[in-house]
Amino acid sequence: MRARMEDVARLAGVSTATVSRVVNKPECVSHETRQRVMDAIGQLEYKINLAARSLRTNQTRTIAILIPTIAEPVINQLVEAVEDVAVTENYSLLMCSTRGDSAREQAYIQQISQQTMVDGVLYVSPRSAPEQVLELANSDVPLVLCNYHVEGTGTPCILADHVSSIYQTTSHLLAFGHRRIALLNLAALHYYPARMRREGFENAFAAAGLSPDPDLVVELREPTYDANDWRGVINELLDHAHPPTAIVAFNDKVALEVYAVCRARGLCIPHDLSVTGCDDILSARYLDPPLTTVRIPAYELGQLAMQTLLMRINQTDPTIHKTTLLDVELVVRESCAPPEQAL
Amino acid sequence: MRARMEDVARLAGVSTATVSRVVNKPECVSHETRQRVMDAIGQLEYKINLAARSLRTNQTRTIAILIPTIAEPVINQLVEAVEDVAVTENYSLLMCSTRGDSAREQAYIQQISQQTMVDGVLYVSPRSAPEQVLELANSDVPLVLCNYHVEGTGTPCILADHVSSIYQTTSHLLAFGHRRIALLNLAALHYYPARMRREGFENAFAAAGLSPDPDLVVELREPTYDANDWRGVINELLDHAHPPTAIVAFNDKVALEVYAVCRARGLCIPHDLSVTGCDDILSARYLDPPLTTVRIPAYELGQLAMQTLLMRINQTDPTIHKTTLLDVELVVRESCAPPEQAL
DNA sequence: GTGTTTAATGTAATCGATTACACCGTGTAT
DNA sequence: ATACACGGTGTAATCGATTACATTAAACAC
Repeated sequence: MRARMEDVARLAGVSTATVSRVVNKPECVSHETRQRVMDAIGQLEYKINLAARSLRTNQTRTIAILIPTIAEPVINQLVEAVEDVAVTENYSLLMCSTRGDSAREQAYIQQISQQTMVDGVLYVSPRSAPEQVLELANSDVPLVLCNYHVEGTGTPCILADHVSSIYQTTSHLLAFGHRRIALLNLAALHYYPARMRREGFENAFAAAGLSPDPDLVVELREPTYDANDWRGVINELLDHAHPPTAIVAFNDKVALEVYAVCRARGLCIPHDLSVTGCDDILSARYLDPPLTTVRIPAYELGQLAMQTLLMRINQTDPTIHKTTLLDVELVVRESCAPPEQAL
Repeated sequence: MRARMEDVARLAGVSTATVSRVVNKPECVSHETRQRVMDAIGQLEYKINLAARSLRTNQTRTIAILIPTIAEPVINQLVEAVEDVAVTENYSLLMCSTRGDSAREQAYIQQISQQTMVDGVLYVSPRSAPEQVLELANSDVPLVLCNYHVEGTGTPCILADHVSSIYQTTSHLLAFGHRRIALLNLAALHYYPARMRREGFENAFAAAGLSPDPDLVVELREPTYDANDWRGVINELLDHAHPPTAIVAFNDKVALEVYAVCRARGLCIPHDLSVTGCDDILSARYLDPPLTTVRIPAYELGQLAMQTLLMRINQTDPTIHKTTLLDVELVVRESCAPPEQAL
């Protein structure tokens, strides 16, 4: 029923080759012929069949972005950047978000690596086990990793400097004179940035010639994304016989919960407790007091990742195997102050 | 280089038809043959070519979701719902976000309607002119609209009750005794929910036998999404000779700015000024005081929209032309109080 | 034994574009 | 006048699956 290229060709009195050329490289067709073909296309409401084209050209002009969720501000900025680049390069974006469901993550990986579906994959913040990430890396689909690092395979990794982020917030608190600083590192332990953040925390202490109290480093064997659980953990921390004077939250969402708990307990930030976050989400600046946190260059991360992926796909530059680390920036607001001696 | 179905067939000693059946309806193939074929598939690392399949079957098993941005909590919940349904139904999701760029919105519409690319489209919160929406509605791609309403075309529309949302917040304030209530309706005027929200505002007054002061209804001819502009508008409103005692913000983001302005001016919410929002974004409950707002059933909206679209695609039910309106729910927190007589 | 049903498999046409190669006519160089 | 280049166009093979229809063998009824 739908018009095919052949129908257009017949109506315009040319061959399908010419119609194809009008669509793909109009400059190779004489002006008048082009006009006739365009008219025919309009008249027949011709739609090009991308499946047929893909079959012939062996490229889909589609890339998949595999992410844990789109509900995180950092991630959706990153996705926006990726899409911006994709649009200018005439690529489409297939959304694959796993929502913390590792079976689904696995299913997406299978699908991508066992079907000719996309020209490349951007794998952001893998939550699944390293073997699964490797499965994708070893398939023949061009891959770029974001927020994750693997050695050995030639897979490019684009990372924000997660060590530095927590290093900076921790140093900021140390500079205020805090010594009993807690780290709330509530993500999965095998999650790459979680390890990096812990490293940043310890490095900051080491740089000051100190070391953190292990009692105050909270890491969950079984990670949870339920705010109620988080609140439980925070309350426990503050019930400690010798409670912290400052809390380094591993991201702003957790910091939000710290604020909520403090309000409930009648604690005043930063007077009774200093708090830092990470990510600089929208609400960070609207909190009372505004939250000191770290800006992640999410947009730049996405841009760079997508550009790198395109280079891999087009094999423009075979030297792009290296890891890229992007700087993060401490955003000082009003949630930190010197420790209260009284406490 | 890559193995084709024919290669698998040869290795397994069967015809391509059988291989295809193993892939698509394994139950129609005898146990032993199936095993042989599966082994061959594994051995050759055979990947099915989706383009070839699509060409033959005339379906892509992909749907496009056209949205203004993914950075809005309501929208990303909706997208998540859509993806959840898509995954269970074996569809892929093509992300088309326009980021307020109407040229890009137009380009996406063109692309979708002039190429055989997707089996259907979910068009969420169109920002573009009605004619452009109609262009898509009149193309032969199955379409479902979200957060928008058109008459006449057989296009299903799935909507949250935007009239009711602002009706409820306004009534809530009226019940507290407020009379000088401002409406901050800062979206584009041709944007459907904007019209509905204004209607809700006026209906609430009418139901109380009152009418709003037109001076206090702020609508922008040229909409802006810049928080600084918003702050200017809010300040202007509070500088009014006879300022409002309450502000109905058209969404929580604007309410956030109202909070910021109040803090800057030393006004205390809700003592000096009552505020309501809309959307119930994450930070609403973390504000001080927690914001009274309206919960939009974003997840349900997305689910229903996707289900409806699938029914259209499969033509399961030709009676799904009707508009569906989903209820919204007032979430009372602590940002409203009776008006101060002193002000 | 004959006819009929059923399960399992094979044959081959088909989906709709792309593109290497061939071809033609005109203009330009020698 | 001959050769050559070049822009514009056509011919036809090809990409890799799906599936209607045909075929075969086995099972079963009578």
